[in-house]
Amino acid sequence: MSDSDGAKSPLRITPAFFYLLLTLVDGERHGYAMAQEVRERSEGGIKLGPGSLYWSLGRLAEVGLIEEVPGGSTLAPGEERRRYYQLTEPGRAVLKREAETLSKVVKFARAKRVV
Amino acid sequence: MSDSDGAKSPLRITPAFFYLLLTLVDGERHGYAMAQEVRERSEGGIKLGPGSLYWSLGRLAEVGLIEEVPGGSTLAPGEERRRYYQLTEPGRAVLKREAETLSKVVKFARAKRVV
DNA sequence: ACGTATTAGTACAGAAACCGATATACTGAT
DNA sequence: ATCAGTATATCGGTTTCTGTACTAATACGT
Repeated sequence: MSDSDGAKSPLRITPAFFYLLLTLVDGERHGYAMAQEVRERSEGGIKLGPGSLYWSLGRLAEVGLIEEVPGGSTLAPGEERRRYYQLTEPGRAVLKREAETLSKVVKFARAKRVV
Repeated sequence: MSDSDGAKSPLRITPAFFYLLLTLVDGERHGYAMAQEVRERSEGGIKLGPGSLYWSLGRLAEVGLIEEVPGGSTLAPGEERRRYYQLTEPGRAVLKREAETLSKVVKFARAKRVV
């Protein structure tokens, strides 16, 4: 019947989205740093320009998979323009489920000698 | 040296495209069957209605990642309206590259202990 | 002090991707 | 003969995503 997990997410989880979510499992981060980590960990495979990056963050926040961490006034002088994000519970759940699906897909791809 | 895999493609490999290509690793298949397999393999994450399905197939064929298998006249009476597709060499290369990207992201996910 | 690079984010236009509705036609079951 | 499922196709509109340009502050060398 209805969704077993609360997150109503008609959101196509592209590799870019997935990587972005993954950068938040260790804790909060700001957008620019997330993009850098994605670039490093994907070994150049995924490059997020500002357009894609901030639109993606907005979208992820909109569907409730991530949320902005409040506390702009407590930041050091040089950091107040940064916007920090963290995973929500639904975000963590979606991440886990998607990781499992992708894991199976990769396994399948290996079995078929695609990779 | 130009592209090693000829495909001149301003084509974003979305999850839908990837799953469609993946259904062809075993050999040829027709559109409707591909859509069903995509639905199963993505565990419901991706549902292709006719609009998305046939537009996607057209697009993939257009950029040369798949091609229609000729032989309409040799099909059994009930099957002649089906259109079969198979991977091209560039298509296989793209599939491989994309599978490698996914493989990396799964590896990253394991490193972060989400799966 | 000055110019440049890096950091960090915003705004926007336009292309690509996607979806639902609608249509056609054949097959098999009731 | 009617209905559900298979199979393909097109059209219109919406959403998604990317690139480019822009602002602005800090860091660094000279």
